Amino acid sequence: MNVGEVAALAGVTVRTLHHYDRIGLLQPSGRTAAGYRQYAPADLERLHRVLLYRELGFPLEEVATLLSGDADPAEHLRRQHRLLRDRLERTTAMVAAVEKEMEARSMGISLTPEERFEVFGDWLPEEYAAEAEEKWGETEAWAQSQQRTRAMTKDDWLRVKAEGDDVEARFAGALRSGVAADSEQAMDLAEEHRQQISRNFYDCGYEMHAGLGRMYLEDERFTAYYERIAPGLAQFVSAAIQANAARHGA
Amino acid sequence: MNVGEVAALAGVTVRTLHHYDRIGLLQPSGRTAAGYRQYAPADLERLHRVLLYRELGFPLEEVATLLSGDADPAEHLRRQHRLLRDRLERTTAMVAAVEKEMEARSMGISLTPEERFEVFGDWLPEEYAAEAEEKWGETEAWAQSQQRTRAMTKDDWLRVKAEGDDVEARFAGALRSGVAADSEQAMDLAEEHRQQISRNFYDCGYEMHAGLGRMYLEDERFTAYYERIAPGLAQFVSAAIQANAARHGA
DNA sequence: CCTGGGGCCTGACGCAGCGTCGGGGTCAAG
DNA sequence: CTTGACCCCGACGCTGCGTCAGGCCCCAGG
Repeated sequence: MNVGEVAALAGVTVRTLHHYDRIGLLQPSGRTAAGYRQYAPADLERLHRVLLYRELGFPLEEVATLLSGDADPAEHLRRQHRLLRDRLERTTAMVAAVEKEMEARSMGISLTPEERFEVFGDWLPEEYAAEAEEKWGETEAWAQSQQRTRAMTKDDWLRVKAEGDDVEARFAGALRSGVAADSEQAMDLAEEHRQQISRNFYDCGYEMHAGLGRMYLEDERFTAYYERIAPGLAQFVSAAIQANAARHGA
Repeated sequence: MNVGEVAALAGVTVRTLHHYDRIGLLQPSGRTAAGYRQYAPADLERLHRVLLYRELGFPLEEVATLLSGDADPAEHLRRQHRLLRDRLERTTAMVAAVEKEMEARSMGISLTPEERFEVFGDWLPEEYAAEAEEKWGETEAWAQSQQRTRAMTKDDWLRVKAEGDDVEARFAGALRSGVAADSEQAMDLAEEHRQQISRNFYDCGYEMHAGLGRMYLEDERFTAYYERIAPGLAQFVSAAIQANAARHGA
């Protein structure tokens, strides 16, 4: 098949296919003598995946890496299925939010800004969610986390968030008061942190917790998160987690 | 509230707010003496709408016109609700498509490219759908059309599409054979076209049909659609529709 | 009082993902 | 052999921000 046909079939423009060719995302497996692009069935299959991932909001570069992985087709289908269901959920939540506001209006109540932005705020932007999905999607922990948070009501969620804030605040307090990161007090906080995660999200053993702690320093977004609470907090929390893991023999 | 707070609340960056200010999409209702942006509650409300429409895929410029309309808040909520439900449907369809493919795989069957791209192909790009929504969303005809197409199975849809293709092909044939646009034959085709619409989408009277015919010439996308089938077809169909409407006294 | 670090300001440039010409070959039907 | 549809490639344009850079503002702590 040549570009025009493929474009019509897939519902994209010829220019788009040219673009995908140029950036190497989808190169036709052949060319005619005259230089016409020739797309084979396998190319169509790839295009199909590209379009699905694109629709889900992945930047093209990531789509490329997603496809470059040696993953088999079934693997892609499973992933796409997960991502689509996440999106479904998210959209459902937005519908619910709008309905809530409609109801509030009809009853003459008006929501606070916080309530209104709820659905935007406490939601990881789709890209980040996708990245997390990509990184952890296959793990047991992720599945557990998805399942549990799905079941949470808003109140649950607020409670969980409050719990988290509390421990973070106490970590910050410890840091400020000059306690060492490998002190008993700090380690106890780390332990509490670990148990919180286990209770609210997924079974988090010492080793896993230690890995998480490392990530707090390696992923600058986590670092930034803690640094905003108090300077040096990322280091402190991470160190406390390592110490706690060590004392429990991990 | 100042930018940083608003940004944190709404889950966007400060830069985004600057941008919206610059392009006039969302200008803070005040500034401090030092030039700091000050956002009032009403600004937050507007931002909320902006973000929802943006999420739904509208370009910012259209978001601006959507918001510039004197429409009351309830009106926005209804519209957002409709758009979100459309998206929900679309996502559901995609989930179904992926599930279908998973099943096919597990049974060792493989789908044709057409089947695979179905969900992309016969779907008006979200932007266009949104535009149509914008233009016709309040009309009875649109509501009917939405309702009926929603209820259609895939086979229904293919049948409807085949019907349409058939009439179009016969229009093209008539044009090719030199029949006049106001001839009986052409008018009969137009009548068939009208009845098809009435049967499959919405009650389409002569006047409405005439309006539709005019749009075939005014909206270049419709023009392009017919011109692709046969050069001059847009004119021909439009004229035949006018003639048919006239003979029925519209 | 003054000083430092965070937040705010305004340009200005960069980048993804195409849309949209423009100039020029190619292919099949008549 | 022509004509109209289709293909090629290159280049510029546009949206919606991200990301510095240079400089002012604000207030808490010394």
